[in-house]
Amino acid sequence: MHSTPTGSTITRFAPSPTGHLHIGGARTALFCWAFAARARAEGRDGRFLLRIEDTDRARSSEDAARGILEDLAWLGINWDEGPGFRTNLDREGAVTCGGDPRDVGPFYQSQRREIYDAHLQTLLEAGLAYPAFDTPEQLAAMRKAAEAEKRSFIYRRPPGYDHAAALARAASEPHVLRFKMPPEPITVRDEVLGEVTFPYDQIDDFVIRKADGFPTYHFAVVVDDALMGVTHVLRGQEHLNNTPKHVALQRALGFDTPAYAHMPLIFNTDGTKMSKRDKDKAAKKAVRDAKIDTVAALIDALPPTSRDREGAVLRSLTDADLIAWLKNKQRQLPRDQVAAVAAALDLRLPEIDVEDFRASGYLPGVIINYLALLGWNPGMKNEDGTDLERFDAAFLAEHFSLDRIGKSNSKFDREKLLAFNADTIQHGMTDEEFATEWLAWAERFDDQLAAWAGEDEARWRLAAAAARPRTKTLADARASIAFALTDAITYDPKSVKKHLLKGEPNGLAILPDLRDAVAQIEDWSPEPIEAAIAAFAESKGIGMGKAAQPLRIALTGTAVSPPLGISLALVGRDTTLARLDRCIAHDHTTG
RNA sequence: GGCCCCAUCGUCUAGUCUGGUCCAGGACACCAGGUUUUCAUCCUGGUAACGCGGGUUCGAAUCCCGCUGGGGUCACCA
Repeated sequence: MHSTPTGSTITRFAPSPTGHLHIGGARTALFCWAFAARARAEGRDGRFLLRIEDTDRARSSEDAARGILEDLAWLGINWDEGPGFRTNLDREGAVTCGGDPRDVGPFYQSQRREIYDAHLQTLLEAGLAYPAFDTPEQLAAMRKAAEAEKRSFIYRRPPGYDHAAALARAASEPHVLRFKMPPEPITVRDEVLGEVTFPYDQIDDFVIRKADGFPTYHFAVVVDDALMGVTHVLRGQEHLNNTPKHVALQRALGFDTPAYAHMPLIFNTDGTKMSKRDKDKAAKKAVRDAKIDTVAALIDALPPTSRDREGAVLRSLTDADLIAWLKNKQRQLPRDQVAAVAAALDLRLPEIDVEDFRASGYLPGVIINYLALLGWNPGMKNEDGTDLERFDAAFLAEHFSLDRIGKSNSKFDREKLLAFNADTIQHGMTDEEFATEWLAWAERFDDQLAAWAGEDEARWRLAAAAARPRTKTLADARASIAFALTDAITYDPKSVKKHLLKGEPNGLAILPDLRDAVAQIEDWSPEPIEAAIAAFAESKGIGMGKAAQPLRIALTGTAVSPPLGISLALVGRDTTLARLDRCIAHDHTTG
């Protein structure tokens, strides 16, 4: 309201810092960002601002707020105004978010109490708000009575209410402030849903200031949006029923009503809400299905690579804890323990928060893309006639519009997200880009891998080139090059039987000559290695597979690996020859 | 339960405002072939939807009504 250019488009995302950023919240933030960005792309003033709604003192935390800022920044959803934040991604192009060019802050509601109090005072003096002294118990009783009569509970100022007396009493007694709802229906104009009218008898005299002196959400949001010059409120449909309250408040305070756009909600594929508890539920079900009921059994089930870290987490759990958790549906385990349980059972937990998707190895650009498609659609075609659905943030900034937001709720399909992620990794980036992304991921989520990457840069590039074509997420990339991470190769019996012991001549018989051929290779890099193996097969008059598979088993222990040229290059000459020697000498008949 | 919102393949959706070009198109998933030294990729083909019932109209996925179904919301949480 200070130096806001007229004709501005100002949107905001206003999370409550009570936990990580939920994927649904990320979609809301994305749409708000995109709408402002579109205005800017058209040469108008567009701003996306971030405000932290921390009026619930018990549940809010500064840690959570920071985490949300970081998640948003990671996704590339940068805010123009709001808490300051610098993305210190080691890569080029560090971005600074936030700031307060129009002087409309602070952006933490807990720091805006005088502002709310001033507006509260206006309302009080105008008789549009009034103190109420009902205790929680009394309110509960009133609700119960209403329920018994099968009508919904609507709080109204009692008849004969003495405003002056109440004000006097409020000076010394704990109380809340309620808004005197005007006796008329309220029609909300929504950009997505159209006009929606709410009858007066459905909206009660809601609380606008809590007994602790903090404003409620309804009051703070209305005051802040108005004072911060917000022109468009984009939020989830769960807020539609709140909107008439906000409109009434705006009228009482003399504020303009912003444009509203309520967007459809996102659910799990089974129709349930996407909730943090889903992870706990999934872990619990897996433990039950595996019929495990001791911590020791869980630790035993841990793969060697996670023995240390996850093992330690699990040891902090007692059998009694475990059984209590298993028996009680309501009971939840701490986040890290759930993760450790999942590791033990090789279970992929459902991702809920942005941080989960990040840990699972999804690319921010892909998440943005997929999220945008949930409830919005560009309605455009590709040149080949298929629907356009792969795009980036820049595209959104250019084409996003409220009129293409859908009305119906959608289900979050991780399969499609995964397909998008795999497609981007495999076809939408170079080996170099992948090497960089993968390393950044490892540094945050896989210490061992990051350390290995740091040992040899050239080797890391080879690893990236080997893994990329068969990678769906940054987290699963490791599996395709696992044979290079360790010398502890175990031979897969089925593969050995099929490719080493069967056939005329059998693979094992071919290996010694192949070993010699490999030893002759001068330039130890993918193409020459590949060529040498092909030449060897030809000289022996055997098919490529006849030579390739035995070699693959000698190198990796299995019949599956990246193309041999790159696999051998990755492992290195010495190790390759050592593994060949070991395979040749190994007694495969006993395993 | 009151109020409010919504309704196209299993899922995300195009098409609905401006009825006919839609015996409904795309994507993911799935199924069947093919390419490939393994895996992955890639290519080709296929299965699959307008919730139901009434209207209006020459004609309805598209407009209207009802039903059914799904969702949201009814806090001193946001």
